[in-house]
This record gives sequence, structure tokens and C-alpha cells, in this order.
Amino acid sequence: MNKAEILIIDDEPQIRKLLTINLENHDYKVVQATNGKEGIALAAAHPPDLIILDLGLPDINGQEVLKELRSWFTSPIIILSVLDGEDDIVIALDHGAADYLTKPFRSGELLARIRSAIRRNQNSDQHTELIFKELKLDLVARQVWLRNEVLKLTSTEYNLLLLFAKNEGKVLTHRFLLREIWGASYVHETQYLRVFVAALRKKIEANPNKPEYIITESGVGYRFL
Amino acid sequence: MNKAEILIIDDEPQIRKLLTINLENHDYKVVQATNGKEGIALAAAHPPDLIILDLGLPDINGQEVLKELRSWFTSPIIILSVLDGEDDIVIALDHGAADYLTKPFRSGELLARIRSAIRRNQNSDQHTELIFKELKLDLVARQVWLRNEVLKLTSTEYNLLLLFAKNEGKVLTHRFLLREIWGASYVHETQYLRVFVAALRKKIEANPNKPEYIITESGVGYRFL
DNA sequence: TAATTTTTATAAAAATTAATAAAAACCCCC
DNA sequence: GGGGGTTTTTATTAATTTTTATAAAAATTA
Repeated sequence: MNKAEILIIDDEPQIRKLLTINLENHDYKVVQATNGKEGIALAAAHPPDLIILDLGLPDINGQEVLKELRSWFTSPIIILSVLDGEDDIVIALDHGAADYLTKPFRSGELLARIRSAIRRNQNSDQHTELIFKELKLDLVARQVWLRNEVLKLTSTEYNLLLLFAKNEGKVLTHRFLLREIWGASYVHETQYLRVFVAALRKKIEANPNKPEYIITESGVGYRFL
Repeated sequence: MNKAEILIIDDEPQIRKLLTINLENHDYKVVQATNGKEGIALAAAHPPDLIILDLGLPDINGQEVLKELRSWFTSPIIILSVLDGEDDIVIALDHGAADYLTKPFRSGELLARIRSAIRRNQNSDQHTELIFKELKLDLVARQVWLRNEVLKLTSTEYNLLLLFAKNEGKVLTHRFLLREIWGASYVHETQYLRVFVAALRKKIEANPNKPEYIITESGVGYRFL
């Protein structure tokens, strides 16, 4: 097995150094970023197996970095923070953080929590892809594959498909879809949806008039399978 | 969706009470055990969606209970303990605990960690089917097969058939069916039902005027199979 | 049992909602 | 400022749901 790769996003050099030495001693490969922007870029360029994220970053609020990462990065993110407020912890966990440790932390415990997070993630190995039958969404590259071909989707088409894919099985109302993709003032432009759903179906469905992915819920909205 | 079920294994009555009230307020179903043996037995009898395990139990060492549970129980186990020693934490996590909190703990944080653990655990969607004689409902694909052909059902037709199939054998009143499919304000639109039952029968029954699947219960409702 | 009332089945219409093509407007990016 | 691609608008057709009408079946009553 290859070394698991861990990305550290933290602006304090001494913390980065401590973590790096510790992790490398335990046979992890370490990549470092000193601010949020760099961290997101590095994660996108080459998704690591786990991210350690400090909430107190110089450029972007750590919770925002977490949200941004969580929109496509599916491996665990462990939060390190000096903040011990319950709200900070709850918000981070609800935004999809795998764990939350307050500084100062104990190395052994952090390592155990890293092992735990990586172990648990192995079962639900989603990586940065969502797969549905013949369809594969690469969240990092924003590319969609159907069988062996890359589909050419416009930005709106991709956003809509991603929204469907993230809510597999649920009925999504016209209102919800329009608000999410176009914004609150477009909630009555149902026709936009019809046009883009038709465009998507043309590209992803074997037979667009018997759709298998995007199902119409007449009078309500759509459902993705 | 059904309530998630949580098993609390803790010998302190006041902790159990506090947890139970808190969890039930957040719409979890709670089951309690006061020692390790009882906890293992309850988990085996009816596996919950998550276990909260206190390490300081009167009969068996909590770490042993964890090991025993982990040999077959696959949903998350969160450890609660007065012990704050790094070794205890590392051992528990390496034995497969999803998380470790020390008492006294903060309720909001515990709830967030429970949500996080449950969220990460739910990944495996099975392809469930319901089969009735010649009829097969594929719940994931929302497709209905009669012998070897896919039936073309409208969304409402499918929803109605699914509702029947999920309540095989029971008499379903008009009121109930209308409320489930159309909503509470439609409970008197009995005629809708008649139209859609007729449409379904036309598609699934060999002989629609001698129905074998959807049986009329005059004055009351219908019964499936 | 016959007559009456209630309930059910079905077809078909009207109304609503959805799908699709194609034209017009918009937006970048060079 | 032109051109390729994308989004928005418009128009038309198709599908689904709701409403109406009517005949048949079942239940009730005397």
C-alpha cells in the first residue's frame, strides 16, 4: 500500500513543523499550505487522503475554507483550532468536518483520530467522484463521464446535474432547484428548468423520453436516481 | 424517514436520563442498558444506528465491550468517559470507536458528533425490490416490471402502486391513500383514486374487471394482493 | 325480492403541466 | 467589434392530472 497523504493547512510554522515530523515518522506523506487559498489549490491539484485544517487562517475564515472544500472534497477533514467554543465545534462538524481538536493537542491522540478518520473513510470510498450507474461526476475536474466518454456540459448544465447528484433520490421542487442554481429571484422561471433538464437528458439518457436518471414529478419537481 | 435509534450503555442513571431527554428532543429513538452485558445483548437483539458507550461499567471493562461489539457491529460507537488519559483515547479509537468524549461533555457538541458519525456511516444503498407474483417493483430505479416488460407508469401511478405494495394485505382507506399521495387537503377527492386505480388495473391486471392485485373494499378503500 | 340509494368503474373532456425545438439575446474572450 | 458558445425567450406539441358524465355493481331498506 502507498503512503497516505495528508495536507496541513496552518499558518503557524512551528505547528506545521511539529505535525510534519510527527506524521512523517508515522509513515504519512505530508504536504503543507500556509493559508486557505493555497490549501484549496493544493487539495484540488492533487487530492490528499486527509486534510488537517486550522480554523485561524490569515486570508480566509477557516469555516469558509471547510465549506469550500466540502463542496467537492470527500475525504476526511480534521479541524485543529485554538477556539474551544461549542458553536465553533458544532458548525464545523455540521459542515462535514470529520473531527475537531483544540490546541494544544496531544500528538498520540491526533494520530489515533487520523487513523480512525482514514479507516472509516475507506468503506465509504467516494473519493472525489460520484458514481450513478453509467454516469461518473468528477467533482474536482468538474467533468462528467458517461461510460467511457467525457460529456460536454455547459456550466449551468453541470451545476444542475451536480445538485441533482448530491440529492440522489430526493424530490427537488422547482422552487428549490431554481433558487439554488439561479437565485432567489428566479423561483418562478420554471421554464428555465425544463429547458436545462431537456438538455441534460439529451446528453445523459439513453432514451430521453424514458428517462432513468432525471425523473419528472409532475406538478412538483424532479428526482435524480 | 424513520427515527435513528441510539443505544446508551452507561451505569449512571443521571447521565442516562440527561442523554435520553436530549436525544429524544432531537428526534432519536433511545434504548438504554445499565451494564456491558445488557448492552451487548440489546445491540445484538436489535442493532441500533449508533451506540454511546461509557468506559466505566460495573461488570465488564468498557474497552472489552467495545472490542466485542466491534467484532460484528458496524455502525458507529461513540465513547463517553471520565478518563482523559491519552492511552485510553488512542486504544478506544484504534479499536474502532468513531469518537471519544470526556465527561463532563457539552450536549450540543455530542449531538453534532452523533450527527457527524451517522452521516459518515450512511453510504450503502442497496437495490431493494418488492415482488408480488408477476409484478416487480424496483425501488431505486422507480421502475415496475410485469413479467419481462417494464411498465410505463406516470409518477402518480407509481407512487400509488408503491404505497399499496408497501402495505401488502392491509386495507387502506380512501382517506389514508389520498392523504399520502395528494396531501391532507385532498382527503375527500375519492374520485381521483378511482381514476388512478382504474389506470393501474388497466396496466397490471390480466383482467381489470376481475382484479387480482388491487382489491376493492367497498365503502372503505382498497387492499393490495 | 324489488326498489332505492350508495358506491364504484370507466371513458372522455378540460385544464394544467411538461418537453422540445428554435429563435433571440447575452456574454465573454480574443 | 466580431464570433462562438451559452442562456433566455417564445412557440408548439405532448403528457399528465383533474373534472365531468354515465353505466354498472354493491349495499341498504322495506
